[in-house]
Amino acid sequence: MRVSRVQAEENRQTVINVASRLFREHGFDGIGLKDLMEAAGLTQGAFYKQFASKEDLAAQASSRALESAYCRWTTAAAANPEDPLGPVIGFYLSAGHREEKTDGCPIVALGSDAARHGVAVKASFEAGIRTHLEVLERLISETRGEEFKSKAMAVLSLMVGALTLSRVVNDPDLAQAFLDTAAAQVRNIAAA
Amino acid sequence: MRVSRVQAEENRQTVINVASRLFREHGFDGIGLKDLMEAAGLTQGAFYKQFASKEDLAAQASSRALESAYCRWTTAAAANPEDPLGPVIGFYLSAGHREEKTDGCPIVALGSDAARHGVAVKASFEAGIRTHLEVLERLISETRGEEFKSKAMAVLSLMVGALTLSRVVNDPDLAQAFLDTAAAQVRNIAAA
DNA sequence: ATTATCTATAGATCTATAGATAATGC
DNA sequence: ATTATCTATAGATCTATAGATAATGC
Repeated sequence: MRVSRVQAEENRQTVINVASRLFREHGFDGIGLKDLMEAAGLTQGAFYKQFASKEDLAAQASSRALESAYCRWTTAAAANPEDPLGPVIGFYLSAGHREEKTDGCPIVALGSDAARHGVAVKASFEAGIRTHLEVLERLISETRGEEFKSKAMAVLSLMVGALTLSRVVNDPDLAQAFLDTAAAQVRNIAAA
Repeated sequence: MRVSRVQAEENRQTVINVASRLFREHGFDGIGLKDLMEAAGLTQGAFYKQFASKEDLAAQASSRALESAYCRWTTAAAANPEDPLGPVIGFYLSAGHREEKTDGCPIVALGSDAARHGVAVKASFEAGIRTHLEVLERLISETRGEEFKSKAMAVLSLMVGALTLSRVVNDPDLAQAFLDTAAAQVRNIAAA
């Protein structure tokens, strides 16, 4: 039954990866440890040798989700050196991303939940949000002075809010309009 | 044990009001029917004579929360006829609102949760979001043409996103910066 | 007679722990 | 000898239902 330390660490990483997706899909309270562990190919009993509590996993899974989101942003930005902001807007404010409940932006998928959780979860979100802001600051950095920092914050707020709103309405036209107007405004803010 | 029809309807309204606050505080999955009913001064057994399911209450409580939020927006806007947008920005993007976990904006408090729920909950959100947009369209309607509709959507996205982001970080300075930059950008968008 | 609310409970699920098992690591 | 994972379970909680109670409404 026992596995090697290397294998054990690998299992732990699998649990974090699985949780980073299933928490986004169902919410922190919407999925239990039994289902999380089984999705990682283990049984519930193994959980507490790997994590201190469900809250502990929530914090680690949040970090993982935000790292993965950051990676996606930088990859998108690199796709077009002429206009790096373009592909970021392109994927983030898309109908496809709106439907991505499992792998989409964790701030949108778990923002309301994270606001109710403790410092550890919020620390994961804060760190991930800071890296997102750094990416945006680079993409907007044509603006001189300190102003690009506030622009990055406004752009991130706008994108997160628009995707959230597009997900909580039934009307697909209204959902699309939120994404489209946000895309246009992001360009306005970046170019101002 | 039985109460009059008038009293029964009053009790039902109390449950909806209580749920609209406690769902925002704890999330749809974060509070049970027993606690909800007890907070309304009843016992759990009375629930299913009033509602078809917890999901049914979630939809009705969402409507109630969004109506109450709409009311707050219009009241704020009426406070300053010279600059109706001012007081709306003032309360929505404030540190006080950031800390209001029970009575604050339901889109921010329950947006992530609502995105995972069914058409009934989303219909409640959609209706409430449309009324919010109508308020904003009036406040921005100095702009002629159809453009004020997209501006209203961008402004709502920006405000919702900024409040969400300000709630999921630990650093109070970063939280405040999200609110402040959003306020400035809202004015830019409205004045453009 | 009807019915709003109550008490009680079914059956499922939740987080967390205890002790057994079997393989690793020294 | 240590320990990663397993099976099993404690104790609490969840949604939903059943049947009793007592007041309303006809």
